[in-house]
Amino acid sequence: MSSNAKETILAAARKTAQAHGYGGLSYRDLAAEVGIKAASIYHHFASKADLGAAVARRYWEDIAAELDAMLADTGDPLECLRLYPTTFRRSLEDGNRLCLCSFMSAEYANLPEAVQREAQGFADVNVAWLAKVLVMAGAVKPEDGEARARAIFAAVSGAQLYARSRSDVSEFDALIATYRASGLLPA
Amino acid sequence: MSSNAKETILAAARKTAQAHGYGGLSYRDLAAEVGIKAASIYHHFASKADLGAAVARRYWEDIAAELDAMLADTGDPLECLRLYPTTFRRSLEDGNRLCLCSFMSAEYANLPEAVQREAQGFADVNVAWLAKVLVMAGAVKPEDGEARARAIFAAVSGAQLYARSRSDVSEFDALIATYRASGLLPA
DNA sequence: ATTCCCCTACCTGTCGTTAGGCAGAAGAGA
DNA sequence: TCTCTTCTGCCTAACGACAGGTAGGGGAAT
Repeated sequence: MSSNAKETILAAARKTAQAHGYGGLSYRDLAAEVGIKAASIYHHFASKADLGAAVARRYWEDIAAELDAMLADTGDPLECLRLYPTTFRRSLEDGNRLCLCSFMSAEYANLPEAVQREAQGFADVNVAWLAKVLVMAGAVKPEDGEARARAIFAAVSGAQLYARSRSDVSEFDALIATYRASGLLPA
Repeated sequence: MSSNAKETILAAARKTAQAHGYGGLSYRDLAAEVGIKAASIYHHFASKADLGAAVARRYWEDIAAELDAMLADTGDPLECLRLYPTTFRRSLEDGNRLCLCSFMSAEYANLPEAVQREAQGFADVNVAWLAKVLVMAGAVKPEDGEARARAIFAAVSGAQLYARSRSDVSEFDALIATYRASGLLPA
């Protein structure tokens, strides 16, 4: 396992947390999945709070890189806005999982402070990127970018939550389509 | 405590579940809050799954009655649509709590089947009522009522989730305002 | 010789749940 | 009216499972 054990743990913890939340993370289950013993995880993460914060941080770092790459690749802000919901869609397709940030927002009251902060980071990254892309696309007035970005992020999160409770990705697609038809998302 | 002990348990469980989820429900804590012993709860609810299902069921029954009363009182569908988000707003004001259905949608993978079903009932009640009121108000074409209702429900849920993660009710208000400005909600 | 990574063994606490009992109210029969 | 029985609502005590976390050691690599 060697030095990438830490990365393996992070990846496994992320997948579990997206399905069962921070509360659903268990050192024993996690260790079994990775192929080591529960106590050994403490060599990499000093506490569950540390692990949770690391998972959440890595989560928004990854998404930030992915979103920036999308903009760089297409060079087309309108196309980016069309593609944006697919990130959330993929979680649903991958075992009906939720955005980690949404799960942690629900669990908010049970989370250590450090984990709360990192979970908010994900939302911040999404909102900042959306605001930028919305303005680039000329979809909103520059002064309305932030507010619209927050609305889109919240609405897409809600759509994912609803679709998950039905175990039906097509519900997500239908909701996004309605967001477009109603004007929340650019057509 | 006598015969209303059951109701007292239901009410306490609902409040706890809206703050900490189904997983955060504990027979011991609940009993302490109600003023009896943990084992005594089994006299009223045969298992935690039973309790969870009863709480969720009562939750959507209450909201169904509340929404119907709102429509009957005002007699004005547009006013109803304006008031709709206040139900979610109240949870946030009351200790930054979440809609029980949203919490349970997040916890979906950990829930007993009976609880899953009752949680979906809440969404169904909301969507049905919204669809009816939207069509009454002439805000959408009759054939688009259901889809738009789902979109509004999902978006408002997402707004509540986002505001909770910031412990800031004004974030919720701002999101609803943006939903209106963008056309998702009737102005 | 030290550091890194992982181990066994065990701690305390909490969980849902069960077995069995006890006091009081309620209803029935004399 | 007085007993006898049954039911209701709650209790104490304990079970096995699992949680996060700790102490201390072993073996391999530097």
